[in-house]
Amino acid sequence: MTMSNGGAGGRRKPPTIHDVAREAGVSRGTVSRVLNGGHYVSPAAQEAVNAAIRKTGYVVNRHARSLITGRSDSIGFLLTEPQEKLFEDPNFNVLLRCCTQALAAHDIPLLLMLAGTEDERRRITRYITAGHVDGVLLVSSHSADPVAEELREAGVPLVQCGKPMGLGSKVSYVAADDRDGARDMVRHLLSLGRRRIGVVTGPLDSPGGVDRLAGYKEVLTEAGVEIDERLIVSGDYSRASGEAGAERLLSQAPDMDAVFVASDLMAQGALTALRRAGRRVPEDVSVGGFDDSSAATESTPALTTIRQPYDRISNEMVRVLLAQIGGEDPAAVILPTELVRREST
Amino acid sequence: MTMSNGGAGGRRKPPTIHDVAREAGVSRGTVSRVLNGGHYVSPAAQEAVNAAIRKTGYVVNRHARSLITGRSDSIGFLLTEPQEKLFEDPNFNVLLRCCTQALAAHDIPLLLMLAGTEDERRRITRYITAGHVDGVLLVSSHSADPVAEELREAGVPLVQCGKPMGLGSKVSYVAADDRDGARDMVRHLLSLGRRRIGVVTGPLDSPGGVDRLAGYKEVLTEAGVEIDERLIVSGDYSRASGEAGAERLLSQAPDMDAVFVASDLMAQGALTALRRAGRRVPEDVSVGGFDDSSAATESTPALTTIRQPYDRISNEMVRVLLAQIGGEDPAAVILPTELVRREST
DNA sequence: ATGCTGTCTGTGAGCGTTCACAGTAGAGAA
DNA sequence: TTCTCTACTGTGAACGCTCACAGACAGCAT
Repeated sequence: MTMSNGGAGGRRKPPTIHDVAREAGVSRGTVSRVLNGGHYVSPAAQEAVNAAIRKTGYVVNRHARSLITGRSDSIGFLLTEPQEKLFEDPNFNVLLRCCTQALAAHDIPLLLMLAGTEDERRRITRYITAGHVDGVLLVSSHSADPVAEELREAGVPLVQCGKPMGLGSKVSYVAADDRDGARDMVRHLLSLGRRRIGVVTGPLDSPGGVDRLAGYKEVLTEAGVEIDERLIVSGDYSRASGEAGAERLLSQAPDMDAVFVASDLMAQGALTALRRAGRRVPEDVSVGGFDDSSAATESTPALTTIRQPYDRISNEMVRVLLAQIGGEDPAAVILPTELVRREST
Repeated sequence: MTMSNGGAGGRRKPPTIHDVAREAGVSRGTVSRVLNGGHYVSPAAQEAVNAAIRKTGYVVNRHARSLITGRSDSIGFLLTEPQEKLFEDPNFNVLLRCCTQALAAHDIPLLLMLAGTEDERRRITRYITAGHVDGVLLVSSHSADPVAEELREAGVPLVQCGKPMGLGSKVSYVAADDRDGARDMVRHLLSLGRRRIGVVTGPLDSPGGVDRLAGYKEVLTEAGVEIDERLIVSGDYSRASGEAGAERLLSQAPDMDAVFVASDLMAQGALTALRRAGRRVPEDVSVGGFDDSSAATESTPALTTIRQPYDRISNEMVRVLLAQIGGEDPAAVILPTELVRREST
């Protein structure tokens, strides 16, 4: 009994608010009011309009709406990483999925934007500042991203994933508690009786990398374990850098009995290096990761790691962004992490 | 009330076509003509308009344009897989990245749509048929997807990734040559002297799964090797099903000396099962994968596999979709694969 | 002169919505 | 009665663009 939306082939012209109004016996204005919250509309009209919408199969024309409201009712998901990252890092994928779903709950479409090259970056910045999206979810492990600054100056609502460098107060961000997560992991390694604990850090020009290292040092100091610079090397979150990092640690400090690797992907690389060096995990060396990405369960042995709550992070990012679009001030949200014990420790 | 334009920064009202026209000393119509290809515009006007555009920083308002053209100049990337797939399968990520870039080259934004649940599916179908995107790139390993059929009936331009089941002539698709790829791999295994070659197939309700199995059988028959049903088990492209499949093969045919696994992800699982069973790869059992996804290089040993040219696939999908939006008939494109030799054979 | 091309340009209309405003009806107060 | 207040409804603008159309002007033939 519902509308049979035309036969095969050819797209029929969709019904407008006018058709709905005629069908319901009311004016355009009333239909519009029903569509936008239904305040100051009589129950009878409300009912008639809803029935007419169902009958005609009406769906609002977002372009017409946007033209007058100035909003686009869509938001951009911007990745400023070089593109290989997207391939390699499972975290991005989870984040993307969760953000898409969080936005879908608000009926807001997500536009995927990849700014790998300088050209793309310009094109996208231009697109965004032209007002084609209402706000931007920004993912970039390079902190102090020039794009962030540029968008902020243009007055574009923006939420960053992960703590940004420098003038943090003016830009919104959502991040996991890196320092606390690192503390948990190192405490866990200590509790296993390990004392020669190495670390492969993240990039030290990013707050995330710095904080995880800080947590590591803090706990060791508290426990009265001497901090040995030969046990500290830095990576860039990539698998390859984890492998190289572990190799370096093994040569600098052959007596290492545990290693905290600041991302699961790097930890996978570290496992490879350790295996090649003939160290058994976890018997000879305990390995702790960070993220709880799919890499953690895929590797053998499965990684003990620090879980970043990506679902909550995504939801918060969307919540903060929408609030900011609604006129609220930028906000920072830090979410707790959780130790997940598996086979590698 | 909330007219105060978002707290701090403040977004300036962007210039319109009118401003450009005034600046250039021409009419709106002329500016519009320059914007849309520049036919029937004098070189002098052309120049003046372009200068005015640069000077004012004008960017076209897509909503206003869409309102009148009826096009949205955006396309949807629709994933109808259950969501875990997105996590696990690196192919999706590559495809998504490549499609985004291919569209960016045409200055067309990509809307990411995830239809995991029935509710989401309905919401998205409604959104699409309302004309909010001009066309859809569909990824679904379940062939005969009801969404595809629904969109096709609504007259929405659609290109599927991978060969669809059944009424294939009316829907566009782009796929790698599954059968030929499988043939190459099995020939390769035969050339290594293997004769007891097992296979873990993809889902056999999908053409991709069927074709890869067909290629396997074809080459064995040609080579005069008897086809043994105990050497054939089926999976669903997931890592877990690869592991289970390899286990089943080992118990049904312990003399197996090679296995063709219809996806790299499953091959990873198979490697795990083989290692657990004490078989050395490639010494005891050669393992061949399919896809050349990141899983192939990440596993140890690195997988010999059949490369699917995802960059070309993406480009073709976009090309065919845009052609279809432009009024051309649906088209099917099959692209050649390539054998990539690594450590597992 | 007149007509006919072809190239180029300006103008009004209108796409489908929302928004501001004006208007109506009924209830209650003076 | 009359006035005010509240709840609701209808109407004419816009929003920024493209499209169809008409007009202008040059070149070249009649």
